[in-house]
Order: sequence, then C-alpha cells, then structure tokens
Amino acid sequence: MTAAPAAGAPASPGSSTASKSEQAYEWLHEQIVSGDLAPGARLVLSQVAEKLDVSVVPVREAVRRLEAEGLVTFEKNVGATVAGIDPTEYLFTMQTLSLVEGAATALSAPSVTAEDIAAARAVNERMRAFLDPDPLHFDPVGFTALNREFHSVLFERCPNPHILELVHRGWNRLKALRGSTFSYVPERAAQSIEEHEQLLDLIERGAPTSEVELVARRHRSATLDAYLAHTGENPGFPTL
Amino acid sequence: MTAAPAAGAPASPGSSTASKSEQAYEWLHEQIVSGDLAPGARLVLSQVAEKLDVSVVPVREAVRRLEAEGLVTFEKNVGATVAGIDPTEYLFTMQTLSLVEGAATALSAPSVTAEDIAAARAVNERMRAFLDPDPLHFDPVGFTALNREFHSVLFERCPNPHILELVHRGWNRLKALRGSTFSYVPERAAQSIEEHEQLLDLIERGAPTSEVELVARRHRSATLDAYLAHTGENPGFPTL
DNA sequence: TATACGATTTTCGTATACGATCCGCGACTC
DNA sequence: GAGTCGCGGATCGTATACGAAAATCGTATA
Repeated sequence: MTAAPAAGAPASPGSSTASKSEQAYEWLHEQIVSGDLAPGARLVLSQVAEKLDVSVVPVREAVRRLEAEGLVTFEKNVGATVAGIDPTEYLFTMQTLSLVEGAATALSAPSVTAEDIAAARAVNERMRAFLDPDPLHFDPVGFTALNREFHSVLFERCPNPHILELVHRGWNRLKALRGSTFSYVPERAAQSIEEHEQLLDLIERGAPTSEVELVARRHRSATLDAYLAHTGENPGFPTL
Repeated sequence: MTAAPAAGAPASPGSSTASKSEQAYEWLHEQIVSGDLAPGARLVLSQVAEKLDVSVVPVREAVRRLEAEGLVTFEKNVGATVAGIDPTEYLFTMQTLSLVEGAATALSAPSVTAEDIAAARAVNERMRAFLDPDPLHFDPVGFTALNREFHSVLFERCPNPHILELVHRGWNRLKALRGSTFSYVPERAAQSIEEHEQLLDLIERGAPTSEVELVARRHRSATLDAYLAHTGENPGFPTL
C-alpha cells in the first residue's frame, strides 16, 4: 500500500521513539486491516499486552482509538471485538466513502500534476493486466490493492485534512471487512477500469470541480450498486 | 440543544452506571462545547482527574476519544490542549460540514414528516424574531443555537449512521471554536432564514435528492463565503 | 547584556495491584 | 426432568507508584 498512513496516526516523521500505546495501536491496526484478525474476533487486552510485551494500559488506549475509528467495537465490561460483520455496515461505509472520496478527489484535482496522472494511468494499466489472462481465476485482493493505489494518487492532494482523513478511514474499514466488491462481482472490474480512464481525462483537461466530484462519486456508487444488484438487495435508503 | 447526543458516546439509556472514563469524557466534552474551556486551553490530566475525583487513567482514555473526534489535540510527552485556534481550521471544518450535512439532509429528506417540517418552520420563525427588534444588539449565540436546532430536524433522520455522526462532530467542533459566523457577519442571518424557507419548500414538495443536497450544501457554503468575504481572505483551496 | 548550560519542576507514560462485573457451569429445588 | 440459584474463572475498570521526557528558570560566562 503506497500512500495510506494509518488514519489519525500522529506519525510525525521525526518522532524518535514511538510510545508503547502507539506501538500497540499500529500493531492492532495492521492486524485488522491485513485481515489477520478477522471481523468478530475478540481482542483480549491482557493477551494483546502480553504479545507485545507491554502492560494493558497502553493497549486500552490503542483500542479506544481504534474504536473511535470504527475498526473495533467495545462493550463495557465485556471487551473489544474486531468490527465489521454486518453487511449493512458495508453499505453505509461504501456510501460514506463515495461521499468523502468524491469530494476529496474533486478538491485534489487542481493540484494533481501530470506526473500524478501518468502514475495513475500506469496503475490502471496494471489493473487491466489483472483482467486479461483469464476471467476465471481473477485475483480480487490484488486488484483491490491496486484500486486503492490508483485512487490514492487522485485524492491524496486534497487540501482539507479532515476530508482526507475520512477517506483513509473509509478505505481502512473496507479493507478490514475483507472480501471487496470485486470478489462478488468480478464483472465490475472491467467497467471500473474504463471509468478510471474517464476520470483521468476529466482531471487532465481541468474539468470543473463539480463534475469531477460527480464522476468520482458515481464511480464508487456504481461499485456499490453492482454489489447490491448481485445480492439482490434493496439499498433500504436513498442513494445520493 | 435538542437532539445532539455527544457524538460517538455509547449513551445506552439502560447503562446502569457510567464508567469513570465515560464520566470524564462527558464532562470534558461538555466543558469544551459549552466554551467553558476555551480553545488553546491546556488540559492537565492530573488536574482534571482531581477535579472529577478519579485517577488519571480514565481521564487519559477520555482525552484520547476527544482527540479522535478532533476536539482536542494531543502531543506526546507534552499534553492535551483544546483544539481549534487556527482560523484555517474553521474553514476546513465548515467545508467538511457543508459536505456531510448536505448529504445527511438529502438522505433524510424522504423520511422527514409534515410534523418535522412544521417544527422546523416554527424554529425558523423564532430565528426571524431574533432579527426583528434591532439589528444592533443581535444575539449571535442564541441565533446559532436555534440554527443548529433547525438543521437538526432536517438531518437527524439520515439513515446512514456514519454520515450522521460526522455531522454531529462537525457541529460540535464549530461550537467549540466559539464565535459563530453570525458573530462576524450578522447580515448573513437574514439571508440564512430565507434559505431555510427555500430548503423546507424543496423537501416538502419532494424534490430530487440531488437538488436537496445541493441546496443544503450551498446554504452552508454561503455562510462560509460570507465569513471569507468579511475577513477578506482567500479560501486557499477549491470550493465544492 | 545576551547566551548557553544545567538543575528543578511539571507532566506525561507505563507497570503493577486490586476490586468490580460478567459469563458459564454445576448443584439444588420444585 | 426443567428451571433457577449460586459459585468460580476470566476479563475489565481504576487506583497508585515510579521512571522518563520536556519545559522552565536561574546562573555563570563570554
């Protein structure tokens, strides 16, 4: 993952020594987004503490931060579990991401350089390569990773740090709830790549902010719609 | 403040005893949004702990949660301070709020009842009353409170809990950084009331979601623009 | 007088200890 | 035999204690 700092992490480059609380946070965060800790898994403070060779106090703080980010749920006197089992959660997360990512992409657009565009195109071509050989053993995980890399290039220059962080959080949540949309609806992959081209063209030729936002938002909404169509579900709430 | 639960607060009504960590969180949250703790104020853990008659450990947790919400900033080995001094912070917060509140209002619209509309109209009339007597001693604080009440009615039915929480956080941040826009640009108040009417009409007649979103977003952006025009500043970043 | 250095103080960071709460299992009663 | 009560293990919640880092202030020196 290229440019995807742990959302909310202080991550000051010059920080000499990371506090243990920070270590615990990073370790847990990594375990969760990498999928080593599956959704629903219990997080026992003392066990985590022992594993990292620290006391429970820093671990508690780390868990609280993860809770605020929505990566874990916490119940008083019961404990923490890795969040994200519920499928409606997936819907809400995708919808929120379409909102904030659309905005972030639009706000980034004016600052995106020709090099950025070129880099994004390169990533998109690598995604296309994933498609070609044989539609049958398509690798949704690798494809999704590239997908994030592609979009990262386009939204990382967002000047509004709040919105940018919301985008990071959204992506992290999605990564935590394993199986991306592309696992369920591989057909969507090809269309996605085409929309990426369209988006790049738009940015390249300096299209109005509002238009970039709309296209970026729809791009993600379309992925969500594909998922819904596949599961035969009804959103249960209005679409933006 | 009618419907404005502390964002992210577990707040289960049946929770018999609130943990001390929870108490500390609520107390600090209240102090901050009410303005009793001004932006920039230092939060010394031991002092807060003593004041609440608890140990520092629960206070630390509370501060971490507030940090994740953006109400306080935290520096390693230095301590926590109430966030929100920077004027650019204000810009970013308003911009983010315009994004998420616009969406929340649009998503709520289909669920808004005739009673809701009536309630909102009533609030808007009370706002108008604030205006009438004499433009000179206009009360921006009271006006802002009503303003939040008005908008609360329109976005609280948002079915996406993530987006709704983001809206709450945005409003809380704004409240923390004292002096609303209306303090600086009282002229904006009158126009704001008119836009409220317009928004209500739109929702009442079941306008398309996208239109509601646009109007709600612009309504907030316009307040931001008024502020910028007043300070003579340039956004420094694109507008949505 | 300005500056650099070092001691002191303040405050944070973490470990350890102990009480409180919840959950599961077995015994007792109807 | 089914349901309920009570006990014990597991885990969380918080207090206290001590070490570490940073800020502050005073002093000595150029």
